[in-house]
Amino acid sequence: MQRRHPASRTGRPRSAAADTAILAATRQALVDLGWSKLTLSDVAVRAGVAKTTLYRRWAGKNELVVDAVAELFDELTLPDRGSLAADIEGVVLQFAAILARPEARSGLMAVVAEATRDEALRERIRASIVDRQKRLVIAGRTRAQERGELPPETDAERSARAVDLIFDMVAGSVVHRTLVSNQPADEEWVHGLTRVLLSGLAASAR
Amino acid sequence: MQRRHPASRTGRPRSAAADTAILAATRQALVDLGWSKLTLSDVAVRAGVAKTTLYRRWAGKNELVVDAVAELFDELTLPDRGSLAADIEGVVLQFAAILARPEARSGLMAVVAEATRDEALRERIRASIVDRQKRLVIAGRTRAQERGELPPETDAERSARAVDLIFDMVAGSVVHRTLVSNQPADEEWVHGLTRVLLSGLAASAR
DNA sequence: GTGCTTTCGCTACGAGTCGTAGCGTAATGG
DNA sequence: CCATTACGCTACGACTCGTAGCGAAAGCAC
Repeated sequence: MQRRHPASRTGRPRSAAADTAILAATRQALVDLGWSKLTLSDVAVRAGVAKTTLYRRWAGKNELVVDAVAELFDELTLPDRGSLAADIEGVVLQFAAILARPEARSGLMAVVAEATRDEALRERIRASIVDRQKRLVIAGRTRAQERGELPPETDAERSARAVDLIFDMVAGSVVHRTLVSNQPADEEWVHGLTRVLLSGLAASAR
Repeated sequence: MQRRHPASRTGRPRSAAADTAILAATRQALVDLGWSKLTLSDVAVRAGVAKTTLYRRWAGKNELVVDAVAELFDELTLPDRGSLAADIEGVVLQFAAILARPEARSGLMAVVAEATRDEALRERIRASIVDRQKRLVIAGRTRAQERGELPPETDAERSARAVDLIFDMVAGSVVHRTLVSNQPADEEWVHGLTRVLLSGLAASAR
């Protein structure tokens, strides 16, 4: 994740257990304290490691929280529910469930906010979270094309733009609903979202 | 905004010029320092007031930044471009222009992040920013109904849900595009968004 | 004008956090 | 057994926080 010596063969190896303990402790600290009151000293105590160990592995609070939050989104999968609409609803509901957890809510937004002034952090977020989950959109489109629900893609660039738009619309709507409007992304709401999105995409494709 | 004595007629009045200077200094500090490195001492120096004056008027960093950012969104207007699609594109482009400014980017997201652990702050954001701009969606719908582009609303509750959904989709998509995906919400992208949104809403209304 | 009230600028303070340096110890590989 | 790297621990100066206390300034009522 942030290996400084990719091929350091000698010396005492870094404890892998410490990594997982630190990331878990970071998430728990986000729940208990929130972003602004989270201190690396506190995380170190929770994880049962020395504070200096944290600074040896991560450059600072931003990088640590990105890694801690990124793990949360790895549990997303694309269920096969038989139709494109049902598949999308399934993914969106999973996404909403993750965003309902406090460690994701405060952590994700805070890191995005910091990233506005930190190009390296932006890149880290894009690589660790955004691009990693865009796979779901691509897989969903491919499956829908196999089913005949969507026409096969002709123009690669045009297709990439569509994937980006869908991703921003889905993720953005859910995030805004849960974090800004502060209302639950429940089944009814998700159903309305997917209906508008799908009929809009179908109509717009013509 | 945060009047403690709504009818205090006696004594020295608070300087209104200080308010505007402080909020402007806060936005500039967001540009120069970002959220996490912004200190109230620094804002006080920039605004040319004493640090204690800041603490007399705002409870803390969160509340101050909410007020400073909320002012940014007051410049949004609903242009009359002749059609619903064109009107929406106009508003979205304005919204994107605001989000392109660094003081809005880092400030807004950071405050949202903090709000996940602070009910009072959530309420303040909802009142100062979200509800205040939802007027644009309502006005746009009313105008479209007068034009005959949308059917007149029959069910009030159903209509409110539609407004909420539209607002989350528009604001969320633009925010996600600019802040998370980190790509410009330019005319081409906004055009694609409104096309999907409008045809989706039209199809979904039936 | 004379008071009364509230805000203002300034200074100082204890408490808490930051990130780093130094040192002895632990765990690997050659 | 030896070189090398990671680890836990302690201590440190620098910085920020939010508050308290003070005299001066700016209004209103009379």
